[in-house]
Amino acid sequence: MENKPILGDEEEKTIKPSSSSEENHDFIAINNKEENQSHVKQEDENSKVWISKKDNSTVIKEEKEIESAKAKMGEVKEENERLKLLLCQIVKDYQSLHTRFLDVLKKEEANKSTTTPIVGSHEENNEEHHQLISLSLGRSSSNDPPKKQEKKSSKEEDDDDDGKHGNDGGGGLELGLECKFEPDGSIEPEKNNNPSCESSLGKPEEEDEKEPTEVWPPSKILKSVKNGDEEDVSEPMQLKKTRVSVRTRCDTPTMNDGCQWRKYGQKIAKGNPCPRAYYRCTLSPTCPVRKQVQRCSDDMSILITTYEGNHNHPLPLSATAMASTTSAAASMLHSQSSTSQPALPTSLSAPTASLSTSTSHLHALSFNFSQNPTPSHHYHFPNSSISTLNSHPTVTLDLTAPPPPHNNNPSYFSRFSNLPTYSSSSSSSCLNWKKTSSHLTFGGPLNNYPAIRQSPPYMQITNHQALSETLTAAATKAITSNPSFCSALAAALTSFVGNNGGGGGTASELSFASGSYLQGKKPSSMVNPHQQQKQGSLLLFPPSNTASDPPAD
DNA sequence: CGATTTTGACCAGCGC
DNA sequence: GCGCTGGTCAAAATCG
Repeated sequence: MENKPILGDEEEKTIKPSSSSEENHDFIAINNKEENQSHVKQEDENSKVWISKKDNSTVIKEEKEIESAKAKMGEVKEENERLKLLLCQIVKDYQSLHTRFLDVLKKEEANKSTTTPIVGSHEENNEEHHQLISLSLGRSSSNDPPKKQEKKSSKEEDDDDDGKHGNDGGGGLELGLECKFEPDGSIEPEKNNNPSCESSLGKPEEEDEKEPTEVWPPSKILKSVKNGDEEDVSEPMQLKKTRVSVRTRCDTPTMNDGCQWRKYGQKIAKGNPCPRAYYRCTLSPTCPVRKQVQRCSDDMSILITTYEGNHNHPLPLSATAMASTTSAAASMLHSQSSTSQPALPTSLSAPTASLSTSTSHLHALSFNFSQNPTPSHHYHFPNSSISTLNSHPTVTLDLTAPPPPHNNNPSYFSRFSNLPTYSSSSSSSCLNWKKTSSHLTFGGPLNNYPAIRQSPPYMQITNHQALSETLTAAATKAITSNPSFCSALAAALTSFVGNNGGGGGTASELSFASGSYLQGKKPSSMVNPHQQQKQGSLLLFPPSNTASDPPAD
């Protein structure tokens, strides 16, 4: 803007020919301009020679800027294309899921006609029947308005889950995912294994699949209705909101996740001297998302941030990563279908530990990542725990797990010798997905995921805290950058979780988040720069020229 | 002066 | 029914 007055008329004349007739040959254009300038010099040497010299430098500068802008545009275009492809993939995935879902429903109806539809009767049934039960619960949710029925249903549901876990755990869970790793690192879901995709796209004729990750208690449902919020009003049966908890080492009061939060309460929770702070998203007045922040009583340096709900508004780019993570995780817990796919190129095998029905403790968790054509990778996480005590389905992303202390499982992290080394702490190289309330912990070094390895920025962070949050973002990326990875996680999680169906839906969001992640952006409306720096979180997102971007519309 | 935080009160769920 | 606990509200205080 301010260049023009400086450049003057002479400048504009020299730029025009290059940009119009030599669009794709900038350097040639520059040379031509130089020639033109020399002609001008010959005509009026005395008066214009200094201008020409100045022109040359500024014009070259301009050309370089244009060139870089073009390069950026090209990158954006590529990204756009990539996202389009992902979207297509998601749509495909959804369609196959939908087809399968309908098949399952048909089977369910057939079963209902022959057997008693008692939920508890699933015990002697096979894996497929588990699915049927859960789907049944999910479907019936929209038709059970009375509160008490809801409550009872949810209890039955929990019992179901327990029962299922008991069964599954006793026999050792194993599941497969129909994901196929493409040569470029992307995963192509062969079939319907992406519940989040299913839910994200929504199913027009089925109300209860619209916003499955939102599980509001009746009071909140009423409130949502009152507010005109189109949040999940149609799932009254799911009383407890799915929570996604992130444990990270952080010295600052809160973890900066890119969103704008307003504190609305603080409580001393039982069993923890540290107060629990309650935040709500203020990016939209109707946004249902809540966040709880609390220090771990055992280790004050650990900050536990728990998210509930999905944003119902566009997010700043820097916030999409975490939002997508939480959304994806939530959708995992709500996705019940498509977990019994056999014999897949990519599979998660889990957990080998025994599960008891009441307490459901996982003493160890194993995952197999098999990726054709490479041999399968096995990961073992000895500290995993499963608990059904908490009625809130919760996924915990644990970034505080200690380094493998001479542990008995050499496979633990041993697969990542080819990965960047964290100088500050190897502990952060572990990601544990933990579904604490009812089910499972998923652990895995995020770097196993090819896409992560391709994204260097956050690998360079050495500050411990930043690293921890970097890993949060990395985990986010692992999930968001590839919907199939999300599918894999989803399938793994939902194989344990007897949660009723629906899925939470943000596969498309995930796709976009992956792009935004790489772009990196800090919301201007959020925390002030100082505070942001103090908090250090997600600063790993390289600040780009989008600093002045609006907080997403 | 508007936005945010603090903090006591209130409400609902749950167990006894 | 009662008490405990988690979660939310809303007025007052504080901040920028």
